[in-house]
Amino acid sequence: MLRRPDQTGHEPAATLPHVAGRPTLRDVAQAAGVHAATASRALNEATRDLVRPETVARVRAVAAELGYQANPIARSLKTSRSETVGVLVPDLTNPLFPPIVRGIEDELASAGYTVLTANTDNDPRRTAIGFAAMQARQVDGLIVATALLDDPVLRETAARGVPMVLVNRTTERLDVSSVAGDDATGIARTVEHLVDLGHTDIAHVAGPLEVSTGAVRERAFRAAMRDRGLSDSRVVVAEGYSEAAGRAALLEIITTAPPTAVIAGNDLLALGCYDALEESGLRCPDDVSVVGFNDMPLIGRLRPPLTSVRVPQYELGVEAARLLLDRLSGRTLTPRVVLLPLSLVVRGSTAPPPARRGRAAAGRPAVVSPPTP
Amino acid sequence: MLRRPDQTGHEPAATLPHVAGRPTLRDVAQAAGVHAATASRALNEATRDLVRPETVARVRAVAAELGYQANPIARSLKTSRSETVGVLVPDLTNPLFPPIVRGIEDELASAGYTVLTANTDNDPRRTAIGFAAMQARQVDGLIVATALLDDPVLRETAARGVPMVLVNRTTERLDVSSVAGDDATGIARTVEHLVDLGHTDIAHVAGPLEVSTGAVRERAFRAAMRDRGLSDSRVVVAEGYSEAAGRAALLEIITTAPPTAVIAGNDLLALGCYDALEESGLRCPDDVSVVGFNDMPLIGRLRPPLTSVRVPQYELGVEAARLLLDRLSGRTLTPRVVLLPLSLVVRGSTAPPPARRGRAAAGRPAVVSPPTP
DNA sequence: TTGTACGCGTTATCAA
DNA sequence: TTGATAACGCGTACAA
Repeated sequence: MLRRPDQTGHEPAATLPHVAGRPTLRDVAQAAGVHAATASRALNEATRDLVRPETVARVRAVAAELGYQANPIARSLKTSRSETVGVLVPDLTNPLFPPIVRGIEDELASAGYTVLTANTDNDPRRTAIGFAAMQARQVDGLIVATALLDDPVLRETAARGVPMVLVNRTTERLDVSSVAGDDATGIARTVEHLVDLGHTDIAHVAGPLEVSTGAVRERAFRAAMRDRGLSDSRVVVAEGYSEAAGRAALLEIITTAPPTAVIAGNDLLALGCYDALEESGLRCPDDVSVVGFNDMPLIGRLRPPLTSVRVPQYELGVEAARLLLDRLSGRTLTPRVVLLPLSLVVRGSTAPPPARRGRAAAGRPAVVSPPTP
Repeated sequence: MLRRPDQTGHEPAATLPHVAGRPTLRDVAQAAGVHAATASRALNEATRDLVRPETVARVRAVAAELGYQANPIARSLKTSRSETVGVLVPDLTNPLFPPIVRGIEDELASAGYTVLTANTDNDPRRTAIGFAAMQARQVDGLIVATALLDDPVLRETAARGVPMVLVNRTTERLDVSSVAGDDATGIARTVEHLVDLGHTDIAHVAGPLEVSTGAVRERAFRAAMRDRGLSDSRVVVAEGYSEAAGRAALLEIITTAPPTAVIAGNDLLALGCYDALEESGLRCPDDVSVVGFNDMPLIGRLRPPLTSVRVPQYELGVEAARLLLDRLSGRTLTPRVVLLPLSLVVRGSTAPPPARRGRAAAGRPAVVSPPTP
């Protein structure tokens, strides 16, 4: 706990509070010639109108002079609220999450809440530990980016009545608020883009189907392909959202025959696809087009620059925080599901398929402006 | 605060604790037929040997059955320790910091501490707010990644006796522990690498000189150049650690005449250099070699892959956390300065200078294995 | 409008 | 070895 060994600046008030530590409510009250209870009321926004204006002014002046800051711990003990929110992410080191967390922190900070984070590494044991740690810390609510489609820990926590918002990933059969990207539309637009370029033989390297992003995107891919009368059978599910998994998955697809385009479940998988293509002596986009998902930082500087579905990560975080704040303030009680619009950012990794390139695009990657949202 | 509306699982103990909420120490004590003080002693590692072994066992059994978890808020109020550490970073969204934060969190978590983070955006006002927020939250200590060389806020906080460790950036004239990379050696090795390739006209796009990383690397650059009898005059200081600033700085250098190699203060500045070169019709590494600093994720997949100085970010965080833990436990009282070794990762952005390339490397980027640490 | 009294859940001090 | 009691700093019925 931070201590102040001595008062700095300002001539100390007539009565020196305590001996050395930071001033307490009683110190303020005493210096203002008023009872602690009155000082408390004067300092608290919600109760300040119970106090005569001049008293309020005096108390506040004294508090400012003494540099008084309410002890949040004592307050929490009294109010049973910690003004603290827990955030669970798989891995802060994954570029997808920092912007989300930042959005959450910025939004919650403006409401006076502080954020505790825990990394779960997609490990059930670590996840359980993380939830328990948050509970032990008495967080007022939870923002969860680690949800599985079928998630017992989540269900149990929700059943306990813990205010909770899911972000990025959602879950099934659970009446809880969530904020995610409109993945289905994002995938549909991607398929559309590739078809417009002339592709018909399109494969999908899907993310793990235990998480909503993997499952939703896979389903959307199949639907979009069928809608256009194309085969939706070239799908391989990757072991996880990693470059290695993406590489392995695409290699498996290539074994049969290389498609002319691949839609990856996310950008890391797409990077793995780059590796697989290089190993197979195939070039992107000349032989095979590749599309990612999330539009991670730097992804536009790769070789070739990756076409990807842009997810507004920061806004995802902000919106999740808002939903939680609404819930914590008691304004909203019924869960809401928010889908944020995505946009396709077309870069150099997508081009017409080889068969067409002779007449259509003459070897130059097609540059298409992103569809308006 | 998390509540349990009802007891799940387990047949409840004979006496139902409270009405519904989570069990308190008194509940455990009562159920174990013992006084609350005794229960407290039995449950606390440090004091359990003051209690008869059988009593300890009984209390612990009851606690486990009831699912008792000590209320950290009440404990903090009593002990004046929050088991919480504040981490101040410029911007979590900058790829440099997530690994550091993760390292800190992992190390502190294993000691039972929780981390609060705040982003300062290198803005003095936000920084002051961040420090104040941490103080208000009663953190037991601080890990600071936002230090300026001359940092009043830092000095004031240190003077107040707050346990504190600096990470990545250090400060001047302040007796405080810090963990950083051995930047001077890193830069020296970079210069050596370029000179080995045949470069003599080497420029430096320095980071802001108000922060230690900028100043140290700039000084190291000048020293290394002079040591080799080369001119150390081609230095431009960038406005900040951003791509835009790097671009502007290199453009300024190019105005005179393009150097054959540029050492950037960090990877983002190096990316800006890529932009400046492209705009100027110069190719990397054919016309100008570029070296970055930090070895950010994905940087090896750029075009061309960026040669960079690898900084062990995660370890930086771990080490900083260790230093703070040592301080908090009272083991170490005298500040320590830790420098972690760096390594140069040579990739495709560095090659012999144009004049030499005719005879030496025939246009192919030179690939040099990294020096052994 | 302000003061009194109490309790939030825990640990520390003292006494038994 | 254990129990009684107080106190950490604050908020809030209730009384005045």
